[in-house]
Amino acid sequence: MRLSRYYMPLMRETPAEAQIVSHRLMLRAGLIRQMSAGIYAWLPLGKRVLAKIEQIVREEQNRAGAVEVLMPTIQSADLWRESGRYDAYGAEMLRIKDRHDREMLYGPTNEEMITDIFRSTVKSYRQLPLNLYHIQWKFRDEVRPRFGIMRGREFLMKDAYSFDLSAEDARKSYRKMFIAYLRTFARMGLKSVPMRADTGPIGGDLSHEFIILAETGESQVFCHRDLIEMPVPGEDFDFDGDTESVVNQRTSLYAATEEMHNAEAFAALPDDKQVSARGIEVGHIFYFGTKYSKAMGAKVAGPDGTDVTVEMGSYGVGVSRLMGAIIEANHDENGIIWPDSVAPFDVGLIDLKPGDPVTGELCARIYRDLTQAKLDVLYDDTEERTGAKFASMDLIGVPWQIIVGPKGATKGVVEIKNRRTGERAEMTPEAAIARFAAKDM
RNA sequence: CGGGGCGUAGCGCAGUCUGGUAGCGCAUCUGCUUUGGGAGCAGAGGGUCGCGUGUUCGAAUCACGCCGCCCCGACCA
Repeated sequence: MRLSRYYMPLMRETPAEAQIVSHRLMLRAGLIRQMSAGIYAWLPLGKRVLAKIEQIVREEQNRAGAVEVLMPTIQSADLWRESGRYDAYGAEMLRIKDRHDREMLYGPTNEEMITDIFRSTVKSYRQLPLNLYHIQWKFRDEVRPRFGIMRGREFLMKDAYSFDLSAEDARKSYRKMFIAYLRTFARMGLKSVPMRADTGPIGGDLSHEFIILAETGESQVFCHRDLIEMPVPGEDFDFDGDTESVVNQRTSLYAATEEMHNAEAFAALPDDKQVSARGIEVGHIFYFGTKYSKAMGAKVAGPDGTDVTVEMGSYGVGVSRLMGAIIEANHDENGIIWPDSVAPFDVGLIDLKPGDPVTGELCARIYRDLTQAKLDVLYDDTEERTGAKFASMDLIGVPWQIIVGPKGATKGVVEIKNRRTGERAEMTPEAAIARFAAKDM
């Protein structure tokens, strides 16, 4: 992408409304624009990152055996009356009426809807286990939206719903999602820690929050140090095999949010293993049994021919919130530092002297070759001053920069810079192209 | 929902107390110079001062009402 033809409105000054670093950087780097309290438009750079995060979530859901669907944002109030949550949910639910005066709502979650789909289409235990998920916009009319996208009213969420014949099978489904989440967040360069959580209004007896440690986290968390560096299962992990040992390895160590914190148990850990930190919740999984299936009559025929009310769980990932969490965990005073896997572009190519045939031709060649190698390159061919170009590229956080200046170009070298470490190296254009084209970054 | 604050050019702000031609910096546009870390000079464009009603010869400024946004707390993916 040539920057001169792209749309990337940056801000040099920090908007007054933004308090936390991810919010400030998202506005300054032109990722989002606020349209209303807690409601944002996604600009091209933000849209690219959102799509990358979404795709990682999707791939890991699929890997764990979940099947993607897409449910509507607008739901009928009738469904929610069946579960009893229409009255229970409160003012966070955005209620609307259509032209026929029918009561509708903008979905804050989809347990009722997926249960309705399930009960009308799945009739036999032979079709279980089943885990359906979708990635869709939700709306919760928070009293006080804040922290930018981290706690907006409209947000993109992946929510999965598992259906099983027995409580034992449901726990197996729960463990698959537990492991899928470990992999999902790790692929985004985040260290997540599963913590025993309160089940809240969704109900149930088994629940974990997945927390990212960050200084600006919204809540206080406590955990065993070993959890932070614990390696996650690889791509070849067998989700139909032994999931218990992976989960047990983690759940056996102390980890709790403030609400669930047990100071005594925490104090019993060796001093050097006690981690008390701030955290951001990016995922939450629940096993809640028959809460909805019972209320809504979601039953299948069991092996003996009699109806069995299915056991359910639900599993959420805050897709849009993750972008804020990633920035909270990956930035410096100059701007964002994207992990490779979610970066809006792989490489930023800077022509320091646009209009100069030597740098121009060199940039054109590098751009063409890297693009052919399937890399996303942001090619700064604008007339900005060099200082402004460096500052912009640093701000938007592209992991690697290739800097083509007139002096180097005549000597036949370009400079590559690592955004995270600041390390620079001079090399021939061929070497630079080979290095990135091999994706050996 | 309780408490506090703010709405003036794209962004950051001054002006409001004490009513009298709407300002500053950055950004934008033009020209010249400059060119490896957010340049200099000269010039230009851009504002229903959140909205409404009232007071007044005259309202960004005073009064009343409304709307929007932010912060602290309670609440939450």
